[in-house]
Amino acid sequence: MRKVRTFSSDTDLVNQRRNHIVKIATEQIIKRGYNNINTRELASALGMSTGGLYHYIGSKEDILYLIINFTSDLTCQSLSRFADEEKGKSCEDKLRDSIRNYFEIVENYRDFHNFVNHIMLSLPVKDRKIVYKAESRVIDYYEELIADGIAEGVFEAQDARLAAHNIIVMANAWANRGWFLKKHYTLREYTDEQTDAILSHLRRSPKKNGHKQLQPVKQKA
Amino acid sequence: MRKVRTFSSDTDLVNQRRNHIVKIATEQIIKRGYNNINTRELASALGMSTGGLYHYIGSKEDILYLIINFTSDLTCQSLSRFADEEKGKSCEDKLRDSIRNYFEIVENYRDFHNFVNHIMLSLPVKDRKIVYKAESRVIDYYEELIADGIAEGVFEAQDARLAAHNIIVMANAWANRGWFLKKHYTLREYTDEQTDAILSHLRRSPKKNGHKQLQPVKQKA
DNA sequence: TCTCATCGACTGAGCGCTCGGTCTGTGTTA
DNA sequence: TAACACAGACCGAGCGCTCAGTCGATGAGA
Repeated sequence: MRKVRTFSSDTDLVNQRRNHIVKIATEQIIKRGYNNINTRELASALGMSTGGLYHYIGSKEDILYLIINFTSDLTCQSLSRFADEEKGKSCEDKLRDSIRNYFEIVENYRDFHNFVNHIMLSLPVKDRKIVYKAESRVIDYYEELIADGIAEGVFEAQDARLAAHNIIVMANAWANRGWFLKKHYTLREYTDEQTDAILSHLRRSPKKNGHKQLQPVKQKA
Repeated sequence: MRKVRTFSSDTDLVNQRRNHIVKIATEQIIKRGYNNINTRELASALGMSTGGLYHYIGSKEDILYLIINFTSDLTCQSLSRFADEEKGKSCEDKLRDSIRNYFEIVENYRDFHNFVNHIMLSLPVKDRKIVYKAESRVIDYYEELIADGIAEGVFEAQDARLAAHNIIVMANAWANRGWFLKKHYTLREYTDEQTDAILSHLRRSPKKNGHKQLQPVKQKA
């Protein structure tokens, strides 16, 4: 991960300042775009001068990396939290609860999720892997959970990876497509509807019966 | 829609040049980012000088609008094509075929879809509405199709809007998340799997039965 | 000859970042 | 105790560079 320069040797102060930079810069960048806000404006939004800002970072671009690091940490915390809360629950309840948790995290940290999705093209390709890696861990978590459900006979046999990926996509849609979704749904409504969609597919996948038998399946219902 | 300046009165030539600009600029901007490529590099990629480029556009930003316009036109053509092909088909077949068609369009014009999704934050808010509007039309199309299926009793009663929106989200995921999806799936596989997921939910939505009755439903299956 | 398409050197505005300077707090010495 | 030196946090004007866009020159075609 990229090393960000600071002139301060006070680690606590550096962390404190940088957390503040991450928070405010994310808001501003999401609102206006990374390239539509200059360092003077950023510094002003932070309540500092540019010199003060450069006491803690080495370049404007460093801010992007601070934010990405913060978001990756969030992802790790999410996974730890899911693992802590899943003990003693059925596969389906685990899945339902962790979907709700993840959607809430996406809502609470919407700016960071939006940020990462949109800033990706500004990064060198090798640095995009940091982001990919963090997100792949979430996909892996859900894939394993779904695969366990399939092994236990709770879910129908199907492509667990794609089902897991769809959960991430739906969560990101909430963060990215507020222009449409928030006109029509609350987070709770959206979460419930999407959880239902995911579970209805997991419980009874028509793929098992092949496409040509779709009509017979319907008659048996 | 934004008026783009040209010094030429030869409409055919302007269109020809601009289509070329749209095509090449989209590739370059997607590959490198709008703000990471300057007008000289763009002109060079186009096989022109900057002066030649500015004969057909008024500003670098105009290129964004040309591309957005092109993408909106694509969307209109997609909808016309769906409408032409749906005559005499059942709701389910219409839905299945139009999903496949839309996914193929997203694949064929992946650069434009990526472009619009990522460039949104560079636009003034009022101009984002152009993009929102084009995409809302696709959502409306699917919502109406699903609502017809519900009215005919082919699909279970549910939120047609969200189901329609999910189709768009899944198609965009193919365009935007190739880093993950293309490692595991061909377009055909992805289309079939997602169509199954969508249809399994439409045919049998557990929401109608409420969450508390999930187990009894399963036993009846 | 005139018109139009194209070129590329040039312009000036704006950018990220630096660096000389100020201010404040702390420690040392007389 | 007071004065001074020092370190570190912070400031903001200015620098060098890059950028988008211009404009006079040139060549081609009618």
